[in-house]
Amino acid sequence: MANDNNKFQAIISHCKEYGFIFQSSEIYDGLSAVYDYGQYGSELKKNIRDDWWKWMTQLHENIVGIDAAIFMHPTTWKASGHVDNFSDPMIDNKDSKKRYRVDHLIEGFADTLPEEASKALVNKMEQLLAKEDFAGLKSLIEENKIKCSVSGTCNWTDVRQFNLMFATEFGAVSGENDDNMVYLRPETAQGIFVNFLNVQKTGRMKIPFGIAQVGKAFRNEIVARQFIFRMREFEQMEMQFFIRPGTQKEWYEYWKEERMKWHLGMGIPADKYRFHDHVKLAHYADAACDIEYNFPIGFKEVEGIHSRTDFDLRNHQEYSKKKMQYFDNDLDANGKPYGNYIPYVIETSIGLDRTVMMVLSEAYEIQDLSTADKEDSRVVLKFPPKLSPIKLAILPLVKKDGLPEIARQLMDECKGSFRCFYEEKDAIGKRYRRQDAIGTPFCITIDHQTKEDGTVTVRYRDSMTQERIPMSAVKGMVEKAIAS
RNA sequence: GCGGAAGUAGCUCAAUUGGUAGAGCGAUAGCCUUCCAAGCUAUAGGUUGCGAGUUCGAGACUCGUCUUCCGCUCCA
Repeated sequence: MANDNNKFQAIISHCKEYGFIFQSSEIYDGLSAVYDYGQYGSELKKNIRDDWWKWMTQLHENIVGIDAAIFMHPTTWKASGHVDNFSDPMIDNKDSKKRYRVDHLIEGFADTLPEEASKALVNKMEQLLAKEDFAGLKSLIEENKIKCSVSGTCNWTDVRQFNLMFATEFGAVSGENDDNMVYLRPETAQGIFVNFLNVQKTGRMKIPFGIAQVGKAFRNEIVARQFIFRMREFEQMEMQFFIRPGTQKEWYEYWKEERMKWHLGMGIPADKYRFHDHVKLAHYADAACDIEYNFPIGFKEVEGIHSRTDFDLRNHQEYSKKKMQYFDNDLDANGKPYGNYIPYVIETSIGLDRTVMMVLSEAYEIQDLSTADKEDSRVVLKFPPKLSPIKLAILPLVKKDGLPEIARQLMDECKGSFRCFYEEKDAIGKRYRRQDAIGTPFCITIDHQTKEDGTVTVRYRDSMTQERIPMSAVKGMVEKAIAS
Protein backbone atom coordinates (compact mmCIF):
# COMPACT_ATOMS: atom_id res chain seq x y z
CA MET A 1 0.00 0.00 0.00
CA ALA A 2 2.87 2.31 0.77
CA ASN A 3 4.19 1.70 -2.72
CA ASP A 4 0.79 2.30 -4.20
CA ASN A 5 0.59 5.56 -2.36
CA ASN A 6 3.93 6.47 -3.89
CA LYS A 7 2.49 5.55 -7.25
CA PHE A 8 -0.36 7.97 -6.68
CA GLN A 9 2.13 10.71 -5.80
CA ALA A 10 4.17 9.81 -8.85
CA ILE A 11 1.13 10.10 -11.09
CA ILE A 12 0.31 13.52 -9.65
CA SER A 13 3.88 14.68 -10.30
CA HIS A 14 3.82 13.23 -13.78
CA CYS A 15 0.55 15.04 -14.50
CA LYS A 16 2.17 18.33 -13.67
CA GLU A 17 5.52 17.71 -15.27
CA TYR A 18 4.07 16.66 -18.60
CA GLY A 19 1.27 19.19 -18.90
CA PHE A 20 -1.76 17.13 -17.96
CA ILE A 21 -3.04 18.81 -14.80
CA PHE A 22 -1.98 21.96 -12.95
CA GLN A 23 -3.22 23.46 -9.77
CA SER A 24 -5.48 26.39 -10.52
CA SER A 25 -4.01 29.88 -10.09
CA GLU A 26 -0.74 28.32 -9.05
CA ILE A 27 1.21 31.57 -9.29
CA TYR A 28 -1.02 32.90 -6.51
CA ASP A 29 -0.47 29.84 -4.32
CA GLY A 30 -3.38 28.03 -5.86
CA LEU A 31 -7.02 27.80 -4.98
CA SER A 32 -7.95 24.89 -2.77
CA ALA A 33 -9.32 21.89 -4.62
CA VAL A 34 -9.48 23.59 -8.00
CA TYR A 35 -7.39 22.28 -10.90
CA ASP A 36 -6.73 23.20 -14.51
CA TYR A 37 -6.14 20.81 -17.38
CA GLY A 38 -3.03 21.47 -19.42
CA GLN A 39 -2.19 20.86 -23.05
CA TYR A 40 -2.29 17.07 -22.86
CA GLY A 41 -4.77 16.72 -20.01
CA SER A 42 -7.40 18.69 -21.88
CA GLU A 43 -6.95 16.47 -24.95
CA LEU A 44 -7.22 13.35 -22.81
CA LYS A 45 -10.28 14.66 -21.06
CA LYS A 46 -11.90 15.65 -24.33
CA ASN A 47 -11.23 12.22 -25.82
CA ILE A 48 -12.87 10.52 -22.85
CA ARG A 49 -15.81 12.90 -22.99
CA ASP A 50 -16.23 12.35 -26.73
CA ASP A 51 -16.01 8.59 -26.34
CA TRP A 52 -18.67 8.60 -23.64
CA TRP A 53 -20.89 10.91 -25.69
CA LYS A 54 -20.59 8.81 -28.79
CA TRP A 55 -21.20 5.59 -26.92
CA MET A 56 -24.24 6.89 -25.08
CA THR A 57 -25.94 8.92 -27.76
CA GLN A 58 -24.76 7.65 -31.13
CA LEU A 59 -24.71 3.97 -30.25
CA HIS A 60 -27.93 4.04 -28.26
CA GLU A 61 -30.57 5.15 -30.71
CA ASN A 62 -33.06 6.06 -28.01
CA ILE A 63 -30.75 8.46 -26.17
CA VAL A 64 -30.32 12.10 -27.16
CA GLY A 65 -28.02 14.72 -25.74
CA ILE A 66 -28.61 18.22 -24.45
CA ASP A 67 -26.47 21.00 -23.01
CA ALA A 68 -28.34 22.85 -20.26
CA ALA A 69 -27.23 26.04 -18.54
CA ILE A 70 -25.33 26.06 -15.28
CA PHE A 71 -27.65 28.72 -13.87
CA MET A 72 -31.13 27.45 -13.14
CA HIS A 73 -34.24 28.95 -11.60
CA PRO A 74 -33.85 28.90 -7.79
CA THR A 75 -37.05 26.89 -7.39
CA THR A 76 -35.33 24.03 -9.20
CA TRP A 77 -33.26 23.35 -6.11
CA LYS A 78 -36.25 23.45 -3.82
CA ALA A 79 -38.00 20.88 -5.99
CA SER A 80 -34.91 18.69 -6.22
CA GLY A 81 -34.51 18.62 -2.47
CA HIS A 82 -31.09 20.27 -2.56
CA VAL A 83 -32.08 23.33 -0.57
CA ASP A 84 -33.27 21.10 2.26
CA ASN A 85 -30.76 18.30 2.02
CA PHE A 86 -27.71 20.16 0.91
CA SER A 87 -27.41 22.62 3.74
CA ASP A 88 -27.26 20.68 6.94
CA PRO A 89 -26.80 22.32 10.32
CA MET A 90 -23.73 20.75 11.91
CA ILE A 91 -22.30 20.73 15.40
CA ASP A 92 -18.87 19.70 16.70
CA ASN A 93 -17.94 18.15 20.00
CA LYS A 94 -15.01 20.15 21.35
CA ASP A 95 -13.46 17.20 23.18
CA SER A 96 -13.60 14.46 20.58
CA LYS A 97 -13.46 16.90 17.65
CA LYS A 98 -16.16 14.81 16.07
CA ARG A 99 -18.68 16.53 13.84
CA TYR A 100 -22.33 15.58 13.66
CA ARG A 101 -25.26 16.56 11.59
CA VAL A 102 -27.58 18.06 14.16
CA ASP A 103 -30.61 16.08 12.98
CA HIS A 104 -28.68 12.82 13.05
CA LEU A 105 -27.42 13.54 16.54
CA ILE A 106 -30.82 14.34 17.97
CA GLU A 107 -32.59 11.51 16.15
CA GLY A 108 -29.97 9.07 17.39
CA PHE A 109 -30.62 10.22 20.93
CA ALA A 110 -34.40 10.09 20.43
CA ASP A 111 -34.16 6.44 19.46
CA THR A 112 -32.97 5.64 22.97
CA LEU A 113 -36.02 7.29 24.55
CA PRO A 114 -39.50 5.86 25.20
CA GLU A 115 -41.69 6.30 22.17
CA GLU A 116 -43.69 9.29 23.34
CA ALA A 117 -40.72 11.28 24.54
CA SER A 118 -38.90 10.39 21.36
CA LYS A 119 -41.67 11.73 19.14
CA ALA A 120 -41.95 14.92 21.15
CA LEU A 121 -38.24 15.54 20.83
CA VAL A 122 -38.15 14.92 17.09
CA ASN A 123 -41.15 17.19 16.63
CA LYS A 124 -39.48 19.94 18.54
CA MET A 125 -36.34 19.50 16.51
CA GLU A 126 -38.20 19.68 13.23
CA GLN A 127 -39.89 22.90 14.24
CA LEU A 128 -36.55 24.43 15.10
CA LEU A 129 -34.99 23.16 11.89
CA ALA A 130 -37.80 24.66 9.88
CA LYS A 131 -37.24 28.02 11.55
CA GLU A 132 -33.46 27.63 11.19
CA ASP A 133 -33.25 28.41 14.89
CA PHE A 134 -29.69 27.29 15.51
CA ALA A 135 -29.48 28.63 19.04
CA GLY A 136 -32.67 26.77 19.86
CA LEU A 137 -31.23 23.56 18.45
CA LYS A 138 -28.16 23.94 20.57
CA SER A 139 -30.14 24.47 23.73
CA LEU A 140 -32.30 21.48 22.80
CA ILE A 141 -29.17 19.37 22.68
CA GLU A 142 -27.92 20.80 25.96
CA GLU A 143 -31.29 20.49 27.75
CA ASN A 144 -31.44 16.82 26.87
CA LYS A 145 -27.80 16.34 27.84
CA ILE A 146 -27.11 14.65 24.53
CA LYS A 147 -23.58 13.31 24.67
CA CYS A 148 -20.97 12.68 22.04
CA SER A 149 -20.61 8.94 21.57
CA VAL A 150 -16.84 9.22 21.37
CA SER A 151 -15.91 11.56 24.19
CA GLY A 152 -19.07 11.10 26.25
CA THR A 153 -19.20 14.85 26.97
CA CYS A 154 -21.69 17.62 26.26
CA ASN A 155 -19.05 20.15 25.34
CA TRP A 156 -20.52 21.38 22.05
CA THR A 157 -19.70 24.18 19.64
CA ASP A 158 -22.44 26.39 18.26
CA VAL A 159 -24.64 24.97 15.55
CA ARG A 160 -23.41 26.08 12.16
CA GLN A 161 -24.86 25.92 8.71
CA PHE A 162 -22.89 24.38 5.86
CA ASN A 163 -24.40 25.20 2.52
CA LEU A 164 -22.84 23.02 -0.11
CA MET A 165 -24.25 25.00 -3.00
CA PHE A 166 -22.38 27.99 -4.40
CA ALA A 167 -24.55 31.05 -4.52
CA THR A 168 -24.06 34.11 -6.67
CA GLU A 169 -25.99 37.19 -7.58
CA PHE A 170 -28.08 37.25 -10.69
CA GLY A 171 -28.32 40.55 -12.51
CA ALA A 172 -25.96 43.47 -12.40
CA VAL A 173 -27.55 45.21 -9.42
CA SER A 174 -26.28 43.82 -6.17
CA GLY A 175 -28.22 44.09 -2.98
CA GLU A 176 -29.38 42.24 0.06
CA ASN A 177 -32.40 41.01 -1.80
CA ASP A 178 -32.42 37.23 -1.69
CA ASP A 179 -34.53 37.23 -4.83
CA ASN A 180 -31.38 37.93 -6.80
CA MET A 181 -29.64 34.81 -5.58
CA VAL A 182 -29.01 31.91 -7.90
CA TYR A 183 -26.97 28.78 -7.32
CA LEU A 184 -24.34 27.22 -9.49
CA ARG A 185 -25.83 23.81 -10.14
CA PRO A 186 -24.62 21.15 -7.70
CA GLU A 187 -25.53 18.42 -10.20
CA THR A 188 -26.31 18.39 -13.90
CA ALA A 189 -29.32 16.09 -13.58
CA GLN A 190 -31.87 18.83 -12.98
CA GLY A 191 -31.13 20.45 -16.32
CA ILE A 192 -32.39 17.24 -17.89
CA PHE A 193 -35.48 16.94 -15.73
CA VAL A 194 -36.68 20.47 -16.37
CA ASN A 195 -36.26 19.84 -20.10
CA PHE A 196 -37.94 16.47 -20.03
CA LEU A 197 -41.09 17.62 -21.80
CA ASN A 198 -39.24 19.84 -24.28
CA VAL A 199 -37.09 16.99 -25.46
CA GLN A 200 -39.82 14.35 -25.33
CA LYS A 201 -42.22 16.42 -27.39
CA THR A 202 -39.88 18.03 -29.92
CA GLY A 203 -37.89 14.84 -30.37
CA ARG A 204 -41.07 12.74 -30.45
CA MET A 205 -39.34 10.46 -27.96
CA LYS A 206 -41.05 7.25 -26.95
CA ILE A 207 -40.49 5.65 -23.57
CA PRO A 208 -38.10 4.10 -22.81
CA PHE A 209 -35.65 6.82 -23.81
CA GLY A 210 -32.71 8.69 -22.36
CA ILE A 211 -31.33 12.21 -22.23
CA ALA A 212 -27.59 12.62 -21.85
CA GLN A 213 -25.58 15.62 -20.78
CA VAL A 214 -21.99 16.54 -20.01
CA GLY A 215 -21.23 19.61 -17.97
CA LYS A 216 -19.76 21.34 -14.99
CA ALA A 217 -21.24 21.12 -11.51
CA PHE A 218 -20.16 22.89 -8.32
CA ARG A 219 -20.14 21.82 -4.69
CA ASN A 220 -18.78 23.75 -1.79
CA GLU A 221 -17.27 20.72 -0.13
CA ILE A 222 -16.29 21.08 3.50
CA VAL A 223 -13.30 18.93 2.82
CA ALA A 224 -12.15 18.69 -0.76
CA ARG A 225 -9.02 16.68 -1.26
CA GLN A 226 -7.13 13.87 -2.94
CA PHE A 227 -6.13 15.67 -6.10
CA ILE A 228 -8.90 15.70 -8.69
CA PHE A 229 -11.09 13.22 -6.81
CA ARG A 230 -13.09 15.79 -4.99
CA MET A 231 -12.96 19.20 -6.58
CA ARG A 232 -15.21 22.13 -5.95
CA GLU A 233 -15.73 22.52 -9.68
CA PHE A 234 -16.05 19.27 -11.56
CA GLU A 235 -17.52 17.77 -14.67
CA GLN A 236 -20.23 15.15 -14.82
CA MET A 237 -21.31 12.93 -17.69
CA GLU A 238 -24.75 11.67 -17.04
CA MET A 239 -27.82 10.22 -18.57
CA GLN A 240 -31.37 10.03 -17.28
CA PHE A 241 -33.32 7.13 -18.70
CA PHE A 242 -37.10 7.50 -18.59
CA ILE A 243 -39.12 4.34 -18.15
CA ARG A 244 -42.55 3.00 -17.33
CA PRO A 245 -43.18 2.73 -13.58
CA GLY A 246 -42.74 -0.81 -12.37
CA THR A 247 -39.94 -1.59 -14.81
CA GLN A 248 -37.23 0.14 -12.82
CA LYS A 249 -35.64 -3.04 -11.45
CA GLU A 250 -34.90 -4.54 -14.85
CA TRP A 251 -33.69 -1.22 -16.31
CA TYR A 252 -31.52 -0.64 -13.27
CA GLU A 253 -29.86 -4.00 -13.84
CA TYR A 254 -29.64 -3.30 -17.57
CA TRP A 255 -27.77 -0.03 -17.05
CA LYS A 256 -25.44 -1.53 -14.46
CA GLU A 257 -24.33 -4.05 -17.07
CA GLU A 258 -24.38 -1.64 -19.95
CA ARG A 259 -22.24 0.95 -18.21
CA MET A 260 -19.75 -1.70 -17.17
CA LYS A 261 -19.39 -2.60 -20.84
CA TRP A 262 -18.25 0.94 -21.55
CA HIS A 263 -15.65 0.75 -18.80
CA LEU A 264 -14.32 -2.59 -20.01
CA GLY A 265 -14.27 -1.19 -23.55
CA MET A 266 -11.41 1.05 -22.51
CA GLY A 267 -9.32 -2.06 -22.04
CA ILE A 268 -9.38 -1.92 -18.27
CA PRO A 269 -9.51 -5.42 -16.76
CA ALA A 270 -12.72 -6.42 -14.99
CA ASP A 271 -10.99 -7.20 -11.72
CA LYS A 272 -10.09 -3.53 -11.32
CA TYR A 273 -13.79 -2.78 -10.90
CA ARG A 274 -16.46 -3.62 -8.39
CA PHE A 275 -20.03 -2.63 -7.71
CA HIS A 276 -20.80 -1.10 -4.37
CA ASP A 277 -24.46 -1.20 -3.46
CA HIS A 278 -25.76 1.66 -1.37
CA VAL A 279 -27.33 0.55 1.87
CA LYS A 280 -28.41 3.99 2.97
CA LEU A 281 -30.30 5.47 0.05
CA ALA A 282 -30.51 9.11 -0.92
CA HIS A 283 -33.77 10.95 -0.58
CA TYR A 284 -34.70 10.31 -4.20
CA ALA A 285 -33.64 6.71 -4.77
CA ASP A 286 -35.13 3.25 -4.43
CA ALA A 287 -31.93 1.51 -5.48
CA ALA A 288 -28.39 2.78 -6.01
CA CYS A 289 -24.90 1.50 -6.56
CA ASP A 290 -21.48 2.80 -7.44
CA ILE A 291 -19.00 1.51 -9.94
CA GLU A 292 -15.71 1.65 -8.11
CA TYR A 293 -12.26 1.43 -9.66
CA ASN A 294 -9.22 0.19 -7.83
CA PHE A 295 -7.06 3.33 -7.80
CA PRO A 296 -3.53 3.25 -6.38
CA ILE A 297 -5.15 4.59 -3.20
CA GLY A 298 -7.84 1.91 -3.16
CA PHE A 299 -11.33 1.40 -4.54
CA LYS A 300 -13.06 4.72 -5.15
CA GLU A 301 -16.34 5.67 -6.75
CA VAL A 302 -16.17 6.65 -10.40
CA GLU A 303 -19.77 6.28 -11.45
CA GLY A 304 -23.14 6.06 -9.75
CA ILE A 305 -26.20 4.26 -11.04
CA HIS A 306 -29.39 5.28 -9.32
CA SER A 307 -32.99 4.30 -9.59
CA ARG A 308 -34.51 7.72 -8.94
CA THR A 309 -38.18 6.71 -9.17
CA ASP A 310 -40.41 9.62 -10.21
CA PHE A 311 -39.07 11.77 -7.37
CA ASP A 312 -37.63 14.53 -9.53
CA LEU A 313 -40.34 14.83 -12.17
CA ARG A 314 -43.08 14.59 -9.55
CA ASN A 315 -41.53 17.37 -7.51
CA HIS A 316 -41.03 19.57 -10.54
CA GLN A 317 -44.67 19.00 -11.40
CA GLU A 318 -45.66 20.04 -7.91
CA TYR A 319 -43.48 23.16 -7.78
CA SER A 320 -43.99 24.30 -11.36
CA LYS A 321 -47.67 23.29 -11.67
CA LYS A 322 -46.79 21.88 -15.10
CA LYS A 323 -47.80 18.33 -15.82
CA MET A 324 -44.74 16.13 -16.24
CA GLN A 325 -46.67 13.19 -17.54
CA TYR A 326 -46.25 11.02 -20.59
CA PHE A 327 -49.01 9.29 -22.55
CA ASP A 328 -48.04 5.73 -23.27
CA ASN A 329 -49.83 4.24 -26.29
CA ASP A 330 -48.33 0.81 -25.83
CA LEU A 331 -50.86 -1.82 -24.89
CA ASP A 332 -50.79 -3.56 -21.54
CA ALA A 333 -51.72 -7.20 -20.87
CA ASN A 334 -55.40 -6.34 -21.21
CA GLY A 335 -54.93 -4.76 -24.61
CA LYS A 336 -55.41 -1.23 -23.33
CA PRO A 337 -52.94 1.65 -23.56
CA TYR A 338 -50.87 2.23 -20.45
CA GLY A 339 -52.05 5.82 -20.58
CA ASN A 340 -50.75 8.80 -18.63
CA TYR A 341 -48.06 8.51 -16.01
CA ILE A 342 -45.01 10.30 -14.63
CA PRO A 343 -42.05 8.26 -15.86
CA TYR A 344 -39.59 6.60 -13.54
CA VAL A 345 -35.92 7.34 -14.02
CA ILE A 346 -32.70 5.37 -14.00
CA GLU A 347 -29.67 7.62 -13.79
CA THR A 348 -26.11 6.88 -14.77
CA SER A 349 -23.77 9.58 -13.54
CA ILE A 350 -20.01 9.45 -13.99
CA GLY A 351 -17.41 11.95 -12.86
CA LEU A 352 -15.34 12.96 -15.88
CA ASP A 353 -12.41 14.15 -13.78
CA ARG A 354 -12.35 10.89 -11.84
CA THR A 355 -12.48 9.01 -15.10
CA VAL A 356 -9.44 10.96 -16.30
CA MET A 357 -7.70 9.95 -13.10
CA MET A 358 -8.79 6.35 -13.60
CA VAL A 359 -7.47 6.24 -17.16
CA LEU A 360 -4.20 7.82 -16.02
CA SER A 361 -3.83 5.35 -13.14
CA GLU A 362 -4.48 2.43 -15.42
CA ALA A 363 -2.08 3.68 -18.09
CA TYR A 364 0.81 4.78 -15.87
CA GLU A 365 3.73 2.40 -15.76
CA ILE A 366 7.37 2.67 -14.79
CA GLN A 367 9.42 0.09 -16.64
CA ASP A 368 12.89 -1.06 -15.76
CA LEU A 369 14.78 -1.49 -19.02
CA SER A 370 18.21 -2.06 -17.50
CA THR A 371 20.64 -4.34 -19.22
CA ALA A 372 23.92 -5.77 -17.95
CA ASP A 373 25.71 -2.75 -19.39
CA LYS A 374 23.60 0.12 -18.18
CA GLU A 375 20.66 1.13 -16.09
CA ASP A 376 17.63 2.35 -17.93
CA SER A 377 13.97 2.91 -17.29
CA ARG A 378 11.02 4.63 -18.84
CA VAL A 379 7.68 6.04 -17.78
CA VAL A 380 4.98 5.10 -20.24
CA LEU A 381 1.31 5.96 -20.35
CA LYS A 382 -0.41 3.04 -22.04
CA PHE A 383 -3.59 4.81 -23.06
CA PRO A 384 -5.96 3.13 -25.46
CA PRO A 385 -5.07 4.84 -28.77
CA LYS A 386 -8.51 6.45 -29.01
CA LEU A 387 -7.87 8.28 -25.73
CA SER A 388 -4.25 9.31 -26.27
CA PRO A 389 -3.72 13.09 -26.42
CA ILE A 390 -1.33 12.67 -29.33
CA LYS A 391 -1.97 9.83 -31.77
CA LEU A 392 1.14 10.01 -33.89
CA ALA A 393 4.63 11.48 -33.56
CA ILE A 394 6.49 12.12 -36.80
CA LEU A 395 10.26 12.17 -36.37
CA PRO A 396 12.90 12.64 -39.05
CA LEU A 397 15.93 10.60 -38.02
CA VAL A 398 18.20 13.55 -38.69
CA LYS A 399 17.36 17.10 -39.56
CA LYS A 400 19.10 17.23 -42.89
CA ASP A 401 19.36 15.36 -46.18
CA GLY A 402 15.77 16.23 -46.98
CA LEU A 403 14.31 14.05 -44.23
CA PRO A 404 12.41 16.90 -42.49
CA GLU A 405 10.76 17.74 -45.80
CA ILE A 406 9.45 14.20 -46.18
CA ALA A 407 8.30 14.20 -42.55
CA ARG A 408 6.43 17.43 -43.20
CA GLN A 409 4.61 15.81 -46.10
CA LEU A 410 3.40 13.03 -43.80
CA MET A 411 2.48 15.62 -41.20
CA ASP A 412 0.34 17.49 -43.72
CA GLU A 413 -1.32 14.27 -44.79
CA CYS A 414 -2.27 13.23 -41.23
CA LYS A 415 -2.86 16.31 -39.14
CA GLY A 416 -6.29 16.96 -40.53
CA SER A 417 -7.46 13.58 -39.33
CA PHE A 418 -5.97 13.22 -35.87
CA ARG A 419 -3.59 14.94 -33.47
CA CYS A 420 0.03 14.67 -34.59
CA PHE A 421 3.29 15.86 -33.13
CA TYR A 422 6.38 16.77 -35.11
CA GLU A 423 9.87 16.87 -33.65
CA GLU A 424 13.35 16.85 -35.11
CA LYS A 425 15.45 17.73 -32.09
CA ASP A 426 17.59 15.35 -30.00
CA ALA A 427 18.47 11.70 -30.44
CA ILE A 428 15.74 9.44 -31.72
CA GLY A 429 15.64 7.36 -28.54
CA LYS A 430 15.08 10.42 -26.42
CA ARG A 431 12.24 11.51 -28.64
CA TYR A 432 10.62 8.08 -28.34
CA ARG A 433 10.78 8.28 -24.55
CA ARG A 434 9.26 11.73 -24.50
CA GLN A 435 6.32 10.40 -26.48
CA ASP A 436 6.03 7.43 -24.09
CA ALA A 437 5.64 9.86 -21.22
CA ILE A 438 2.58 11.45 -22.80
CA GLY A 439 1.18 8.19 -24.10
CA THR A 440 1.58 8.56 -27.88
CA PRO A 441 0.88 5.09 -29.29
CA PHE A 442 2.82 5.41 -32.55
CA CYS A 443 6.06 7.07 -33.61
CA ILE A 444 7.04 7.26 -37.26
CA THR A 445 10.68 7.72 -38.14
CA ILE A 446 11.72 9.00 -41.54
CA ASP A 447 15.21 7.82 -42.53
CA HIS A 448 17.40 7.68 -45.62
CA GLN A 449 15.75 4.51 -46.83
CA THR A 450 12.47 6.41 -47.01
CA LYS A 451 13.93 8.44 -49.86
CA GLU A 452 14.69 5.25 -51.76
CA ASP A 453 11.62 3.07 -51.27
CA GLY A 454 9.01 5.20 -49.50
CA THR A 455 8.94 3.10 -46.35
CA VAL A 456 9.15 4.39 -42.81
CA THR A 457 9.77 2.87 -39.39
CA VAL A 458 6.80 2.62 -37.07
CA ARG A 459 7.73 2.25 -33.43
CA TYR A 460 5.09 0.92 -31.07
CA ARG A 461 4.75 2.47 -27.64
CA ASP A 462 3.75 -0.60 -25.65
CA SER A 463 6.13 -3.20 -27.08
CA MET A 464 8.90 -0.78 -28.09
CA THR A 465 9.27 -2.88 -31.23
CA GLN A 466 9.45 -1.39 -34.68
CA GLU A 467 8.78 -2.41 -38.24
CA ARG A 468 8.94 -0.90 -41.69
CA ILE A 469 5.74 0.00 -43.47
CA PRO A 470 5.02 2.07 -46.55
CA MET A 471 4.59 5.73 -45.66
CA SER A 472 1.31 5.66 -47.53
CA ALA A 473 -0.06 3.14 -45.00
CA VAL A 474 0.59 5.27 -41.92
CA LYS A 475 -2.59 7.28 -41.88
CA GLY A 476 -4.78 4.22 -42.33
CA MET A 477 -2.99 2.35 -39.58
CA VAL A 478 -3.55 5.12 -37.05
CA GLU A 479 -7.15 5.65 -38.06
CA LYS A 480 -7.83 1.96 -37.64
CA ALA A 481 -6.23 1.93 -34.20
CA ILE A 482 -8.20 4.88 -32.87
CA ALA A 483 -11.49 3.60 -34.27
CA SER A 484 -11.38 0.41 -32.21
C1' G B 1 -13.39 21.68 10.52
C1' C B 2 -9.79 18.82 14.06
C1' G B 3 -4.98 16.27 14.45
C1' G B 4 -0.19 14.95 11.99
C1' A B 5 3.61 15.85 8.10
C1' A B 6 5.61 18.79 4.28
C1' G B 7 6.79 23.23 0.97
C1' U B 8 14.42 25.37 -1.77
C1' A B 9 15.11 25.89 -10.15
C1' G B 10 10.24 22.30 -14.47
C1' C B 11 11.75 17.34 -11.59
C1' U B 12 14.85 14.77 -7.64
C1' C B 13 17.51 16.64 -3.80
C1' A B 14 22.06 19.49 -1.27
C1' A B 15 23.49 23.74 1.78
C1' U B 16 28.24 22.20 8.95
C1' U B 17 25.91 25.21 15.98
C1' G B 18 22.24 30.71 12.17
C1' G B 19 27.39 33.19 8.09
C1' U B 20 27.47 34.95 0.08
C1' A B 21 21.58 29.38 -2.19
C1' G B 22 24.36 24.59 -5.26
C1' A B 23 24.29 19.79 -8.10
C1' G B 24 22.24 16.08 -11.30
C1' C B 25 18.38 15.42 -14.59
C1' G B 26 15.27 18.36 -17.59
C1' A B 27 14.64 22.87 -20.84
C1' U B 28 16.45 26.36 -24.79
C1' A B 29 20.12 27.51 -28.87
C1' G B 30 24.05 25.53 -31.73
C1' C B 31 27.43 21.44 -33.21
C1' C B 32 27.51 16.02 -34.22
C1' U B 33 24.17 12.07 -36.86
C1' U B 34 24.10 7.11 -34.11
C1' C B 35 16.56 3.66 -34.48
C1' C B 36 15.37 3.47 -27.72
C1' A B 37 16.89 8.96 -22.50
C1' A B 38 23.07 9.93 -20.47
C1' G B 39 28.63 12.97 -27.17
C1' C B 40 30.33 18.35 -27.31
C1' U B 41 29.56 23.87 -26.53
C1' A B 42 26.78 27.77 -24.65
C1' U B 43 22.45 29.90 -22.23
C1' A B 44 18.28 30.63 -19.25
C1' G B 45 15.60 29.27 -14.56
C1' G B 46 15.13 30.77 -7.22
C1' U B 47 12.98 37.70 -2.96
C1' U B 48 14.10 29.43 -0.33
C1' G B 49 5.22 29.32 -0.81
C1' C B 50 3.80 34.26 1.34
C1' G B 51 3.98 37.93 5.58
C1' A B 52 5.83 39.41 10.16
C1' G B 53 9.26 38.68 14.40
C1' U B 54 14.11 37.39 16.95
C1' U B 55 19.33 38.45 15.30
C1' C B 56 25.02 42.14 13.31
C1' G B 57 23.24 38.25 9.99
C1' A B 58 17.47 33.62 8.73
C1' G B 59 16.59 28.54 3.66
C1' A B 60 17.42 27.02 8.89
C1' C B 61 14.68 29.66 15.00
C1' U B 62 9.37 31.83 16.57
C1' C B 63 4.35 33.34 15.14
C1' G B 64 0.68 33.99 11.44
C1' U B 65 -1.07 32.71 6.66
C1' C B 66 -1.56 29.88 1.90
C1' U B 67 -1.11 25.21 -0.50
C1' U B 68 -0.45 19.91 -0.67
C1' C B 69 -0.46 14.95 1.40
C1' C B 70 -2.06 11.40 5.50
C1' G B 71 -5.76 10.11 9.51
C1' C B 72 -10.68 11.48 11.46
C1' U B 73 -15.17 13.75 9.51
C1' C B 74 -18.33 14.62 5.19
C1' C B 75 -19.77 12.67 0.48
C1' A B 76 -27.53 13.97 -1.65
